[in-house]
Amino acid sequence: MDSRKQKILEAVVLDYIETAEPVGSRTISKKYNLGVSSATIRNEMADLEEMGLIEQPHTSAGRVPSEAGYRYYVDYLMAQSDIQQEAQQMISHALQDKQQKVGDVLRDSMKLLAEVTNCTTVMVLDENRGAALQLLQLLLVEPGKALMVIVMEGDKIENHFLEIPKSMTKEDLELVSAMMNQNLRGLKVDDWQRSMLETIFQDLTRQRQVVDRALEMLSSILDIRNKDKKIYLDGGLNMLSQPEFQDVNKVKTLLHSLEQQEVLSQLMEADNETGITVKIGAETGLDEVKDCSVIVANYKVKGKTVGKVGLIGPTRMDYATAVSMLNTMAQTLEEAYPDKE
Amino acid sequence: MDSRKQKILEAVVLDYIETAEPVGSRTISKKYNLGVSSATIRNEMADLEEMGLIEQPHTSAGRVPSEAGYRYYVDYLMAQSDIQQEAQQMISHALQDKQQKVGDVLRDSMKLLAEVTNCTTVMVLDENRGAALQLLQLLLVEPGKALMVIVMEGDKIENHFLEIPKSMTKEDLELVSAMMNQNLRGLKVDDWQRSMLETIFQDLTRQRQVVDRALEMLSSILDIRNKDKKIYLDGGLNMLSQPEFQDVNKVKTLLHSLEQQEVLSQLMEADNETGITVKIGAETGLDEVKDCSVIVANYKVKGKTVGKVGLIGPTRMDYATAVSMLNTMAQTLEEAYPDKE
DNA sequence: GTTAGCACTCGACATGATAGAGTGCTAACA
DNA sequence: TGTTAGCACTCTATCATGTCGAGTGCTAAC
Repeated sequence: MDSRKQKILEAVVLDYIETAEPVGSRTISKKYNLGVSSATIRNEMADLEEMGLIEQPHTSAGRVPSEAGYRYYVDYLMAQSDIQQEAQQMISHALQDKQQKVGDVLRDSMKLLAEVTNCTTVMVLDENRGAALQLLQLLLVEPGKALMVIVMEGDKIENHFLEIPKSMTKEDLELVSAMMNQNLRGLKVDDWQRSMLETIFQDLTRQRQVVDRALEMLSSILDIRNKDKKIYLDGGLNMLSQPEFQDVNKVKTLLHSLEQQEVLSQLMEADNETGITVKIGAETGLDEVKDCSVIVANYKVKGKTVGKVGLIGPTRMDYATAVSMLNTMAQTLEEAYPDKE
Repeated sequence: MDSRKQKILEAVVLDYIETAEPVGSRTISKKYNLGVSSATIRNEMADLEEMGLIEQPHTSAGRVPSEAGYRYYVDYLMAQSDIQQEAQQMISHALQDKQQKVGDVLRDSMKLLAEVTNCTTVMVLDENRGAALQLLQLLLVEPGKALMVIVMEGDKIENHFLEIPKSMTKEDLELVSAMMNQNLRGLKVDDWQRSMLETIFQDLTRQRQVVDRALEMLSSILDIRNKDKKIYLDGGLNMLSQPEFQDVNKVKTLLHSLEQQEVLSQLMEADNETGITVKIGAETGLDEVKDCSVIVANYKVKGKTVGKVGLIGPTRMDYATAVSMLNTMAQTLEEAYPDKE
């Protein structure tokens, strides 16, 4: 793969990203001054096609990058543009207003990202299974009914109602709460184990029933945690502006897919080690979104991945800008919120 | 307006709802046996057109109901079909599984409704401003940080973090909580008044600061409540199957509008007295959804409206079925959950 | 190795012809 | 007087046809 072929491939990709029209040899020779005539470019393009990097929608149309072509572009040609700076500025400006809630900032960032890239943004917050318990408290709401309040590190709150024996008093609950707090505070959810929990509380005979209920509740929280990642989506409609989504049926299928958590989860699967993962078309492994690409950035805190930010767009998306933006966004967030989820 | 004209108008509406194609005189005379020839029907249709109840997309096309036509149909002709029974069965069957959370049932019902009618369903839960406070508790999370847990009648829970002086102990918070509970429990949010609150707590000097924060928080809750209705949406993509929404731009505008709370709020505005409100096309007062109609049902508990369930579809929607379904749904919900929100 | 030139292919678009659905009007009928 | 059959007319949808232009591949010359 000589340097001229690379330049031509890059030209095809860039022009197609810009115009969404198949790009011909003449266009390239005129617009991107490679110093050779269109005929030469034609020859090279024939080679590129043979290599599977570009393809023709039909004879006598221009060329369009194949998925392999995008792949090559992303891996070897794409310049981490100076958009980076601009993005940096924009994002940190947007995040300036720090007095808002953490959740709101994340949402706003996603919205911003979606607007700028004209793609759909996804955020997956892995439940902090590694987070420690900060506070566990049982409150008497009315006779026979208690509320269990759980506060996790990172200010995550969960509430669950509990049925309890009517005879239980506020003081009983207080006792159980104190006991649980004493034993569980600072422990990570991952480290909870039913058997362990049970031994801890075996001498609380009078409050036996409450303890049982509470433990049941806690176990089910453990179960839910594993499945129930929090997924936020923004800009779901953005892609409708793209010329490749002018067909309503296509749109319907796509949007429908994006409403399904499993689909999003799979899309957002990414190697936790690398910073940014780009999946092009079929690489997503999902037929429903075969005309789309996904860019996923891990969002780390203290070196540990706690969530992911993703960008979903047409295969013909502006990878350079998207990657830049996403990178910047993840970094900025990490710097701004080193100790929050 | 003689009975034959009515029958013809009804035929036009029904046929157009079914086929989405302009309906001609011949079709009517063949399909709906009114005992007269197509020529007669033509004459009648000319009259109906003059009256503004039907219109022609262009010369030599069939007729299509105008908005006024739909209105007339809904007001005078529409039969509350026997779908009612079927719906009843279906809905109560779906709601059988009562052990789920209240919120889930509502969601499921909406999903069902959306599927069956192929429309978008909306649910607005007016915040229970009339609900009474059940429990208010301050919990010490860590030094300098407290969590305020509020439980309202109807099992609504709210959590808010509060910054407090580091010197505050668990016992201080317990004292404030007890005080607040004692004074506020059973009171309706509407009845809280800052001035009143302040006099109650004026002798808690040591905890002054916490009380202040808490009161601030409570006030802001009051403010939020007024604006922040909870709105749920389901089947947002359903309308894409309708032939009138084959144009992507139209779809984009529409879906975008439906993402905006204000739009939904306005759409769902309805006379609280009457059970069901039907707004056809321009009657919604919103240009963004001018090709849509909205049917809103009030959802009452103990005779008081606590929420609304709505159905958004194309003007050419099946009003009879929709109204039946919605009616049944609201009734079933009321019966099933007389004392929950 | 590069380029100019040329024949060829194919889609986009405009044009025109045709069929069919539906109307309005008129005259005849009960 | 209301109803109906018949007919001319209108308009759209559809298909075949022709033309244009963009783009290609190939060949021969540089």
